[in-house]
Amino acid sequence: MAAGARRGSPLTLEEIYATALRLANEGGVEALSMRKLAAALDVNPMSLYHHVANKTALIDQICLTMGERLEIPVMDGAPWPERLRALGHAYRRLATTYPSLWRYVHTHPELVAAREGGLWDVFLPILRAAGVPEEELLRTADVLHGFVTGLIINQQNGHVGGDRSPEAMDLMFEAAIDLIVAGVSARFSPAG
Amino acid sequence: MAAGARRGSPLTLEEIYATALRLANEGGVEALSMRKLAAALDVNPMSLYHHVANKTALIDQICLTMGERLEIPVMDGAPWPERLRALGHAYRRLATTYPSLWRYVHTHPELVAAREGGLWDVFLPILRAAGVPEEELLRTADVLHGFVTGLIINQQNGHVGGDRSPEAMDLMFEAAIDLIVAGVSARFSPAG
DNA sequence: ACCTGAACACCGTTCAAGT
DNA sequence: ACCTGAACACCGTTCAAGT
Repeated sequence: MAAGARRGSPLTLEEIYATALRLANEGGVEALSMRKLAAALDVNPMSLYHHVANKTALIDQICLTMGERLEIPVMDGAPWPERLRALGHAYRRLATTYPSLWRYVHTHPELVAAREGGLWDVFLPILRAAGVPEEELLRTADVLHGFVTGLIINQQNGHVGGDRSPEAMDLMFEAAIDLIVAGVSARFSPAG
Repeated sequence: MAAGARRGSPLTLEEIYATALRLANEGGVEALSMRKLAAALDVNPMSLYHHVANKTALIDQICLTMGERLEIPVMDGAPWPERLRALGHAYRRLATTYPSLWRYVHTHPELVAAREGGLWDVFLPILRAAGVPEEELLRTADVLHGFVTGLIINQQNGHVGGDRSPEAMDLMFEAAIDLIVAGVSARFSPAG
């Protein structure tokens, strides 16, 4: 083992991030440790520190790459309620694909990874189409983002009074978007 | 030091919980350790295990006692939007009083402490008064609870696009409740 | 350049032993 | 009954030393 106990190739950043993301998703972010990650990579724990500053920097990074995997639907022609609904579902899909990491991002201060890739570029135009005036746009977006985030977190945690079946969760999410659409309509586009 | 290094009185559960709650609130739940708690109580770390099963049981307990400190306003005569608004503010007040612990409760699975003392006993009648039909009552309550929870979490984490001043946060919260009231009205009591 | 072993300062928890 | 010291199996991270 001249150049170390590893199979052959030198450790790469991509390899580290990919494995860390996988481990964090499987066992939970809290259970991810530098030593376990090193073991999974078949490498001395200290080797990691040659590629990554520390554990939090590593977690920041995998949160970022997760955020970039938000798949935003393009529905330029459709009316705003349909576009809003589709965006909500895309958002929820990301959360259910990476439950632990997603929760981590949304419950830790200042993880700017929360700026999910391009989310706002799609979100704000939808709200404009709904008649939200420019001076209330950002605030309304923050409010609705908070609404959906909280609903998903509560669903993930089982903080739910009624039925906890997947079907009930789906119904709940639909009811939530219905309520949001109704609220936005009533407040900002009473005509439509 | 015959009976230990402590001042005099034997360790009590109340003392343990009170100190743990204080430490968790000051330094964050994540930073609370059995050893630090013991140091704050001027006691050997192992003594704690004579009163508490383990760390998670202790945290469960202090979450419970926090939940009981929700101060629900009594406004039986008032119209439902006012009552809903007051309940929202009471809920938010608890969250800002115990930010770290509150976030911990609302981001960890199955911490039934989320059943904040008597919240639902007040919440459900308000929704009934708003015209929510019985078969949608629990689901609607869950949805709105999620909405407010998510908004508070995002505010606490600075996951907010616009201004982050306390005044802006207050405005945001008001806007959120306005939207909720508008949504509930439009969906369930179109007449009122 | 890249990797590593030993070491440091922390954890939660068990257990046998003390008073 | 209540407390404790030593020990175990973990952490993240530093640093001097190896190839």
